[in-house]
Amino acid sequence: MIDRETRRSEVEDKLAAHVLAHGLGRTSVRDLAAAAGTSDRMLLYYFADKAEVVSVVLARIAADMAQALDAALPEGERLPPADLLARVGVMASSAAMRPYMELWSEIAAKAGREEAPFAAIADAIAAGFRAWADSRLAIADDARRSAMAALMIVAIDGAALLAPMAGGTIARDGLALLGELLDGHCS
Amino acid sequence: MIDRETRRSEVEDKLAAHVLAHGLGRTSVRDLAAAAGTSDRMLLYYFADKAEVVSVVLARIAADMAQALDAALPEGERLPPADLLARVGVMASSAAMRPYMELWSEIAAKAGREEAPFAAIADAIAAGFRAWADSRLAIADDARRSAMAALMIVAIDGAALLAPMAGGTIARDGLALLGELLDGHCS
DNA sequence: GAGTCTTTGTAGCGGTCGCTACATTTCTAC
DNA sequence: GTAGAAATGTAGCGACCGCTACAAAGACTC
Repeated sequence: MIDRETRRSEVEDKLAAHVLAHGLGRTSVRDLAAAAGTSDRMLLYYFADKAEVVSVVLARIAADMAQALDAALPEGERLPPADLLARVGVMASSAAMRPYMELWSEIAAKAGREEAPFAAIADAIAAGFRAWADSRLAIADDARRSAMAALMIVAIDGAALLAPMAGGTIARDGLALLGELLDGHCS
Repeated sequence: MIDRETRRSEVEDKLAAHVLAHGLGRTSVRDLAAAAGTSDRMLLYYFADKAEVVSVVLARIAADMAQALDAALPEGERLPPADLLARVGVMASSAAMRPYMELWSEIAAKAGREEAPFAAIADAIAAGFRAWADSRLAIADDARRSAMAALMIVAIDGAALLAPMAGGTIARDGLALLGELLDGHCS
């Protein structure tokens, strides 16, 4: 017999894939259950209520995203700002990461309206992003590195938000110019 | 007797205020009708259906936002990049404009999921933003000015998206550093 | 004032929502 | 084998959703 935790974990995988593919707009309990290959009755047997389902799934997705970041640039390796921006910019616009960035935009937008549990989740993810960028930047001065990490996140998130508009030209042009600025001797 | 167009315009004002205050999450026909001081029955008498209500209200809000931008920096006046970023950054984080930026984040996030009619609306707003920035930047070279406008929009939108997180420190720090970079001789 | 058109209230349709009561089946422990 | 626990199906609750049929009330025309 299959362990309940194992079953629940498998369900989480399918739920994460569904949420990444379809966003937060199609997350009725019945939708999620169908995506997980089970019934709404069973989904609410595995989880206490819909809020727990969503929280758990988003936490798993956030962990996946953090893992992808680490894979793209392993811990210990540090890059100058322009190089890091280029690396992360390319990655964030890749087909593999686009669903993550779109979902992140949705979560962040909902956090602005203080819809539980999105505010807390968004806070954690944003802090993780900044800490990651801080740990990958080859800048000696702590304050400068922290500020640069913030700028990286602002630029990448802005570009992600604007990626669907105008064929992505605003996002691309903006990031490209920022890369130039960072590449100059003023960075 | 009150003209139907007049009545409908008054309703639109109240609807715009409600959407700005509560976002796109509380936009059931009954919610909107209550906010407008009428009944759902009447709301769907003034408008064909809910989609038309939302489109009209968002169009009005977008027009208001464009007007606010023009008021902040009248047409004909041009600023160097660092000054424009500072001006717009302060404005976007002001109490008066925060509802607009939060709503814009919501619309942009929904546009990423291609939810009609948000994709078209977001496209128009984003293009308007970029054109506005382009027309207010004191940069001679056309390509450079266009790219700088894109960077302005990317940065401001990224900061707006991140404003609710971590007390707004990421947004503030990121914009501050970008301002420094633009203020340098590399801009 | 009769007839007509516009405006508004009442009531409800068919649908989805999150969630649950209840019964049934399937497994486990002794 | 049997008692109990765990897992799962069936059915539906009450709330909300967008929307509409129907009729009453008001306003305008002649």
